[in-house]
Amino acid sequence: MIDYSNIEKKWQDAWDKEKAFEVEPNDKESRLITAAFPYVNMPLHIGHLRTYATTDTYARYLRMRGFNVLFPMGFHASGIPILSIAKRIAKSDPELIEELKIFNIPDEDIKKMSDPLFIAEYFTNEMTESMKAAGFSIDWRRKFISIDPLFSKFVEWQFSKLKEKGYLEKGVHPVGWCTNDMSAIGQHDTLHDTHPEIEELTGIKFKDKDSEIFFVCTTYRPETIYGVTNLFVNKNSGYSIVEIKGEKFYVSKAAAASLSNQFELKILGEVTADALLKKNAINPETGESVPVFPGFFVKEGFGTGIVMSVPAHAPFDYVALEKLKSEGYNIPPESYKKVIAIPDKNKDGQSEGVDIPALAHLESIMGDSRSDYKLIEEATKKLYREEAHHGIMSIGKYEGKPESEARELIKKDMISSGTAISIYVIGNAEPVICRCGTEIIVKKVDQWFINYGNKAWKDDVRSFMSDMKVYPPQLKGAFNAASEWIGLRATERSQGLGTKFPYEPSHIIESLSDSTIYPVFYTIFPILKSDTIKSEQLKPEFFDFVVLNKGDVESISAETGIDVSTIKRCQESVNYWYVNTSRHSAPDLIYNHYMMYIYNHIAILPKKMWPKQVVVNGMVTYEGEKMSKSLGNVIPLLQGIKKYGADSVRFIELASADIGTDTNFTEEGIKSIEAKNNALYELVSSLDQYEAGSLSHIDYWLYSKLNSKIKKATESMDRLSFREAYTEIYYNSITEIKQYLDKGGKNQIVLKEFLDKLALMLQPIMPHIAEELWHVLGNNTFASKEKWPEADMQMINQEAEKIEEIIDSTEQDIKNAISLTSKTAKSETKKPKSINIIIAADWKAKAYDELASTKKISDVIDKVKGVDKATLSEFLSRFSKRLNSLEKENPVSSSQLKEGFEEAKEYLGSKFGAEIAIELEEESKSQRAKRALPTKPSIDVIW
RNA sequence: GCAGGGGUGGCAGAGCCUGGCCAAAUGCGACGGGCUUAGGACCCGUUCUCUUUAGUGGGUGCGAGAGUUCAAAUCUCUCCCCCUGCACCA
Repeated sequence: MIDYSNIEKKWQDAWDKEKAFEVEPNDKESRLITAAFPYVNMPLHIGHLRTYATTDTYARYLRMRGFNVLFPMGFHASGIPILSIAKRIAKSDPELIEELKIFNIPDEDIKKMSDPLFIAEYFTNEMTESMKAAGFSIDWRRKFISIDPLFSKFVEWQFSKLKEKGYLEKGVHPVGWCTNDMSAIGQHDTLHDTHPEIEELTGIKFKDKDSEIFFVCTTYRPETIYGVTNLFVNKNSGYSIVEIKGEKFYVSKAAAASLSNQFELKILGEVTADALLKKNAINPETGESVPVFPGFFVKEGFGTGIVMSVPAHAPFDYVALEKLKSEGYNIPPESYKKVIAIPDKNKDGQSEGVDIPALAHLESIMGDSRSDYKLIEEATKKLYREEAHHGIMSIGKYEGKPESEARELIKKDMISSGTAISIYVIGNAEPVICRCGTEIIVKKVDQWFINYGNKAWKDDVRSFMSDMKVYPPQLKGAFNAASEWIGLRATERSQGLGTKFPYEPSHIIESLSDSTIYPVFYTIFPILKSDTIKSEQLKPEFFDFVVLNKGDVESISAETGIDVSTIKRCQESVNYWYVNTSRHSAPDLIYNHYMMYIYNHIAILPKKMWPKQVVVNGMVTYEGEKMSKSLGNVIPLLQGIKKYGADSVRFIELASADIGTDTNFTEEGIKSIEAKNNALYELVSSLDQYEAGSLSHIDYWLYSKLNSKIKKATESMDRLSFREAYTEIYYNSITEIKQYLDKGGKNQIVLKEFLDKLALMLQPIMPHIAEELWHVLGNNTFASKEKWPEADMQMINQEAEKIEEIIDSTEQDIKNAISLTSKTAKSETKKPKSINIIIAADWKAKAYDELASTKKISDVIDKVKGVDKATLSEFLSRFSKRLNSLEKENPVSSSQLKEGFEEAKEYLGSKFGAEIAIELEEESKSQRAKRALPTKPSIDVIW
């Protein structure tokens, strides 16, 4: 049995002592392998391990392939969440404390977490310890935290470059806002971490027929303007008259308050709903005059508290009008104008024949009843979806266009002509509440953006994208799509940890924006630290020289007070490391971090430093379920490693699924790996019971397997297909060793070579056990620093493998034959006396291959010599039915095959408890002899 | 809605790019057997369906439908369904 925790500790200490993974530039080719650094507000769990272990395994592999590999790690503390946790701890938030306790954080540490810097430090240490326990080959001298003052200087430099290029812009943008805290809020600031969804609506201006005041109707579907029959207001609400940019509007009182956060708005006076209900309004698109009615469903706080009524296409409007009709309102049915048609597509959906789609949907969902609000909502959703998908405008200037297109066009037209305005609302079904208890509204705020939509920048990225390798390759599409899609990105925050925003020093830089080209910093950080450089010395000229090779080192040295030699060492380090990079993360970063990573590299760094490769690994589920705090199935990484062993956890997460798909972490999987490792360990420890000797057929077979395995595995590793590689290296090897031993293999030299190479190839993924096996095998170097085995193509022996394959399938056939014959055989022992294996004559192989290529029996009959034509044609006719599907077999000669079977005789004999005889077809007296095929010997079971 | 990914056997999950060796790897489950006092672990076999009964057979089949092809899980088109992301949140 392997004592996992003991050997893990042993090898981690040994690597540490030898500084095995601390690297400096040398004459080898460099590889800089980085993973997106973790955010230090919660401990790592076993799900996080996937990304970092993928990175480590890849780094360990490349190291073995002879590259000088740097795997650094830093920690991310910038931004709001840590601050938010500190605030909540200060208030003793029970929900949060509960969460922290899942991770076994001691009470006295939780108490100290009202200090955000303590949180950052605490989890930085916790994560470092976890990563060490996982056996990562990280150069820890390079560890830094994103709020380090030295790093801030680097970020400031980065922003000065963006500014120079004109990529920083100022503008207004809608954000979720708390009027009590007077600050922008995000998900972590809200009750139950609800994400406030901001939606853009169109507010269409309908002029009051008798005054210069406009009704502003908020709508998701401005294109239905052609079907408006009336407006709806809430008769129980109060309304205000407000002034925006010199125009006067009616909006509900509640709306007036929240809209003041989106517009410069003056409240001029009040007006009752009753007064509005007496009015008529002019449709700005059609010029029609329409009445104002009370609508039971109108929410005063949503949008403007006024909506337009399109009964043909809006179930709520239809129901409201029906209701009013029954109360005596005069509503002429011909006014229900259909403006969107669904072309008849010969399917059971609605056809052009339906006059009032809203009614049709109401009826199909709720029959004649109209009382259930939820069902009307459902009808609405269904109708909207259907029309958005298939609807065609049947009226207006965009007649004939799909509804979805017409919507955008009409909206744009109306806004530019001044007949509509954009209004933002919180789109969540339930109100979103700030942790302080106030309902969140939308505010338009003035702020700085990075404009990733900049045409020239995007063009550069676009033409670069195909140069960058993406693993798994099916994500290439997502990367391309994301790079097209990304546009304006707000880049400063009013609160949080991190670097001050240089152009608005009361704000800080948004936390993803400060971590884009940061892997560069790993290459210089230990030099800055060991030479005790102060942050104020890190002026922009320093980075210009070190990263961009610009400027004069003497004057920079004079300017900054940093030694020339230090500056030069930094520059050399950047130039050496930052050319071959591989970046790793989980898929949630594609649309944000990865895009910012790529764009910022291209904007700031010279072409040779642009990303070479990105790798995205899938997530981890636990026993088939998504890991989540609410399910209580989150296993902290340290605890998981202690319980299951670092190597087993690494292996199961990396090797049991393809890189891009989710892996399922199961205890059973862990157990099966442990069992296999134990078996391997026992075999390795008992190697001295075997002896060296001359090579037999089975030895050649094992050599052949080993070398073709190395070849296949190397190709898979190069593609980061760890599952494929380790199925070959691990699972298949174990089976092959078993087969080898079962079939009488016992050559110590062959076994040792196989196991040596197996141990080395296991090193990237299970480094501790690999080291252990490697040493027990008698080696005294670090497996971690050894060379990856190379395939000896000479040893790949197709014939040896083919013979073994034939023996295996013959074993199957014998089983079948025995079970079939046992029914008729008169045998008390249930075991046959003997089994004759009859190997096909060589001419059959020739004839078969000939047939497989020509597919014509008559041609083959003339070509094959050494057998009479009758026998030949009888043989060939067996394939007549499936001529087209015949494939060449590359069979081995009958004498070789016979030799192979002779060697396996003992094995087969013991398997079936019968005498085994091997005969050549020519020599056999058996009636069944002629049935033998080149790759399928005939079997004669004798009872 | 937009964008990206996907739909394969009882389940999970490969295969699809590069069509044929695919009734479809592997794992789990189920069934039968071995080992065992028993349970677990482990080992062997079966696990779409029909047929044959001394092994190399036939049918159906990879979301639905159509197409290309001598040949389609794999290529093309249409449709249906599922998952993920959509901005101030790391």
